Formats: sequence, structure tokens, C-alpha cells
Amino acid sequence: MRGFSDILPPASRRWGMLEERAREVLGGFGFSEIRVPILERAELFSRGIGEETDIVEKEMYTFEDRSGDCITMRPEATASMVRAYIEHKLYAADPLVKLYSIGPMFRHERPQKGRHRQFHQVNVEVFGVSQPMIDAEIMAILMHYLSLVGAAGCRLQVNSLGCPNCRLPYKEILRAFLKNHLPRLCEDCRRRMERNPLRAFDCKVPGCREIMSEAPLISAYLCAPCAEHFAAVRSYLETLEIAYEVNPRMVRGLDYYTKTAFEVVAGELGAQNAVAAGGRYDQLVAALGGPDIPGIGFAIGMERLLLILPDEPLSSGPSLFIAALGEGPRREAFSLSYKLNRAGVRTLIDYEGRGLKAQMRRADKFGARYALILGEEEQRTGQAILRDMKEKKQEEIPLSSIFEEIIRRVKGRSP
RNA sequence: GUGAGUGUAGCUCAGCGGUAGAGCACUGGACUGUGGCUCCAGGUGCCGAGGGUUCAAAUCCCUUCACUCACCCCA
Repeated sequence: MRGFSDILPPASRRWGMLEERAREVLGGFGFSEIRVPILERAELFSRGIGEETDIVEKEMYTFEDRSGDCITMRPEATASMVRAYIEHKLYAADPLVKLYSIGPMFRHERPQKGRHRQFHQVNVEVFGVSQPMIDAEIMAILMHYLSLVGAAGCRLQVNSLGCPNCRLPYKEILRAFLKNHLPRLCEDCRRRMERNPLRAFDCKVPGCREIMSEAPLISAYLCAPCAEHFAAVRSYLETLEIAYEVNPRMVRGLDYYTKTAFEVVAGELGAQNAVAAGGRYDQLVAALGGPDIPGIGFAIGMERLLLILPDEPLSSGPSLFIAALGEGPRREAFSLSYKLNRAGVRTLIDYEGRGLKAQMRRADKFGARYALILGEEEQRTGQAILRDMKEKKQEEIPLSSIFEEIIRRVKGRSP
């Protein structure tokens, strides 16, 4: 199906590693994993993300289930996590809750580089803290994770989108500005002017860019609390020595963001250059029927992260290949390899009864560090040959204690 | 939703009206029981699918599907 893909080995191994690292890092910072369903009632997203957004208007997989309920395959995870936070009254013991979740999202878009219909995110949310310290902290955690997994060339951009008190008046000012330049705006920006004038900032049409370079910026219109909050976030970032740039033209796609918004961009990603993005959503919990509790979070796009990771081969060859000749030895190899694998020595055998040369070739092809040769001759003499494929040296080891000898020599030695 | 490009062997691709090819990979042999190098041999294809034009279509035309990139939008 278009936009849906299989994740095959060896790539699946990288996925596993990225998820494992995320769990380690987030666990270390006191986050707990939450697993939420992939299906939710459709209205959760229209209320959370915003009725007028493209995601809700034309990108959601929404259908009626057999009982006639209107169901959506989640296009993002924050709404679900907020729903769970409210539904289970996770704020009851203490409003401060740190959660993360890993899984697939679904949007019916035309696929391109870094964009799929099923894509995967690591989502991180902190509920119950309105202080700017947490804003800086989660950005720091994000940057730490990205550098830990080896993502190079990432730039953190931050902005403040204000709160309803300052954003609404600013939107009108921006709208008025756009109206003044209406004749020179592209068709898309004219539409944006009505719906969401902020979006005009990321228009790619040169004429519009020129106009927007002179457009009023929200930073000049932030209310005192928002301006103060933003200044504090920046100063805390500096305390943690996190490199960032203020991007006053950065806009978020989802309606629920307030105050802090941030994005990690990387070149070489093509048109979709955001690897991770997030921001504060102080009204969302209340808007979805919960108490008045602030929140902040981000999502990392795993497909995009994979795109900017260096693709080291990550060889995962076995430690040992047993080359066996003849019925008796083959049975012996079969049993021995099972026991060795069980004991943590990655062992491979040949199932097809090939000749010795062919088996050695396979041992080499799979990148085995050692080869054990087990044939009729070895059965007679009671000595098997253990060959170090890398050093090209081999020695005889007694069949009577073969398991222990191999464990002793091979275990822990990587190919 | 819009636009452009590409679909031929497991992979990368050539062929662009006249019997489907190369390199790599794979399997075997040269080397009766010791891998990488070399040489030789072997198998492989609904030429993305459906329809049309033609004596003849992988090749030309139409439709459709998939992939890629860009717009829109977003992680």
C-alpha cells in the first residue's frame, strides 16, 4: 500500500537500537513509558489538533466501525496521551507526570522523502509544569538523545508563539499586513491569510518570502508573561550549554501550541527538514476536558532520524560456524549449535549437507569469527579443528570437552 | 489533492518495433576435507498490471497501480 512500508533486516536492527536508546535516555531522566491505542474517537483529534488544520480536514484515516462509532487512526500522539492523562486522573497524586510513547502515526498524505502515510515517532510529554526550566530541560534531553544516536548536523530552533492574549491580536496585525500586500501574494498565501496567517512565513514562493521578510514578528507583540517566559527559556538553555537559534518565523502546524515552540532541523533531509519538533500546550488538557494543567512535549520522527544517521553496516556475524561432514557429525553439530546458542554463543550450521569447501565459504560469507570442523576423521581421532577465520590459525580441541572448550575460547569474542 | 520522473533477473541497470541482456549476487567446479583472489559452468524473468495500434510491442498509444522527488502540509 502506498506510503506504508515493511522494515526489513538489517534496517530493523537500527530501529530497535534507536528505540532502546530512547528508553534508556528517557528512563534516566525520570520518564515512564505509556502505551496508548492507535485508534481513538475522531473528535479527540478535531478538538485537540484543531478543526481547521489540514491534518484534521483532509489527512486523517477516519471511518465508522461496526457499531457506527467514528474512529480515527491517530495522526499524532499528544492528544491520546493527554486523553489518557485525564481519563486515568494521572494528575491526582501529583500533577507532574513525565511520559513517553513510541509507535506509529497515520496521515493520508502523498508520500515523499521523509514523509510516509504510516510513520513512527518517539513522543515525550511533561504535564504539570508551567515554569520555563522544563522547556529548556526537554530540549536538552532531545539534543542529548540526538547526539547520542549519532545524528549529525542538527540545529535547534526556538520561538515563542505567545498565548491567546497576545497571539490573537498579533494575528490580526499580520492579517492586516498581508491584506496590504494582497496583489503580490501567491494563491496559497491568500488562503493562509484567512485561515492561519502565520503559515505565510513558511511559503516558498520568492515573492512571498520577500514580503514576509518585512512582516511584523510575533516577538514584538508578546505579552509580558510570554516575553518573560521566552527569555527565561533561552537563559536556561544557555545554562545547560545547549546551542540554539531563535527563529522568529517558525510556526507550528497544530493549533494547541502556546508560548515555546521548537524544531530540530537538519539539511540533507530534503523538503521535510524537521527531525523533531514540539512545544508547550498550556490549554490543551483543559480543552480536552481535564483540569487546568499545562503541558509541553515533542515528537521525534524516526524515519527522518534514520535518514540523517550515518549508515554504518553494523555487522552482526555469528561467532562460530560449524562445518560438519557426514551423518554422525552433522547430527553432533546440530545439537552442539543449539546448546551453544542457548549459552550465548551465536552459532550457525549448514543445513544442506554441503561439502567442506562450500561450508567454509559460507562461514566466511556470514562473517563468522571461528569455524569448527567436525568430520569423520575428527570422530576417529577424537579431536575437532577450531579455526580462527581472522587470524587464519587453527588448533585441535578434544571432542570429549568440546562444549566447554568452545565456550572458553569463543564466548565474548566478536567477529 | 496538484505536478514531474521512473517501473526489465535477488540488486544496479542496458536494450526503445524483429528470438530478453550485462555486471554484481547466488549455486557448483577447477582445488577427493579448509574461506576471501582468479578462472569456468549453471539457474533465474507474466520486461509493474490491463487494454489498444501493428504481420510483429519490453519498445508506440491509452488506462491503472507502485516507487521517487517537489508543491500543499508536517515528525
